[in-house]
Amino acid sequence: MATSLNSAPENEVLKLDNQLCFPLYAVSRMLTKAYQPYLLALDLTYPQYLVFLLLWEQEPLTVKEIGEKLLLDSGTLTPLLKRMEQKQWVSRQRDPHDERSVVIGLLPAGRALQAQACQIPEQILTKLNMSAAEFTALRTQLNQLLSQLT
Amino acid sequence: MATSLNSAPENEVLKLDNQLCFPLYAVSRMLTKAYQPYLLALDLTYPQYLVFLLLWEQEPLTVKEIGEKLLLDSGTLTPLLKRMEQKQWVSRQRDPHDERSVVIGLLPAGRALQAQACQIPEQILTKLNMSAAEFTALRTQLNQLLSQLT
DNA sequence: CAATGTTTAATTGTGCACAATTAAATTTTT
DNA sequence: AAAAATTTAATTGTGCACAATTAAACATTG
Repeated sequence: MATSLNSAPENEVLKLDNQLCFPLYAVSRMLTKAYQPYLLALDLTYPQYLVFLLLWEQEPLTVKEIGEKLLLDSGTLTPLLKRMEQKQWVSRQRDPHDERSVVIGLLPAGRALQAQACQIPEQILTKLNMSAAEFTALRTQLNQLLSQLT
Repeated sequence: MATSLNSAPENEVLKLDNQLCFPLYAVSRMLTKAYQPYLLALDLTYPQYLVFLLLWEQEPLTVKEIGEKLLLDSGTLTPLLKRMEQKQWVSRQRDPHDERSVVIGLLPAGRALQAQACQIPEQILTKLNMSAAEFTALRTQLNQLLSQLT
């Protein structure tokens, strides 16, 4: 079969290069991959790292609170947090005052990871090859877009 | 246990709000969700939609070519393309001139989806609430970042 | 030409994402 | 207080992502 090229102007809008969604999707995945070597050294996955960023800042947090901050639901978080519990990084227990809630706290091993993780952001920043101003501007734009989409 | 707040300046770099990776990750997922109602109407997933964007522009393509353009490997593409084949959207056959390659072509049902899909980009654009200039600028920035990360 | 190395998909196994459902605890309404 | 509605996690099932391995086809080298 001969190669067919379909470049009719009415289809311009469907070209991959004209989409915003694809670079977003691809950059997100490639950036996660850029974290991989550092996270692997800590035996962490990227979503687990995000949960730690929250807990290192404030703990304990309920599954609901983590879900609201990371925009993830219990279908994702419950098994993820169980794996983090198995590694003795976090505790999971029902809130005695509201048995519906599960409270996630840091265990010593999870708290100890922070010291090793705090080198990661600067090493990623190097890989990005962006100025601090560009970094902040892009982050602001994306946060605006995020609030538009949520 | 009392809530612990850890805001020591040496940990600022680990705060979720200071990361670029999180808004990228979250916007990517929320944007995919914004596509959901339109894709659901065509019985498509988002990665399948991306494959179609490529094939509508040019076909046939090998699995390798699709993987290079979307930055996906055969572990993702093989089962995805098999599902698309099952729905009679695409054909999958070994290249007779190089039996290592699998050539993906459009079938009539897959070609027909283009007409229904071409309304999607403008509807997404509305949801984004961005000017054309902002849209293009952000896309350019992300494409730059993508080439930096690949 | 035979041996070696490379390329290409497929396979296997793990961990997200997420829609949909379920079940228990709590809150609100009557 | 009893009934109804809401909230919260957990569960189930599907479909990516991706690392690592395998196997076949092809290319290169001696």
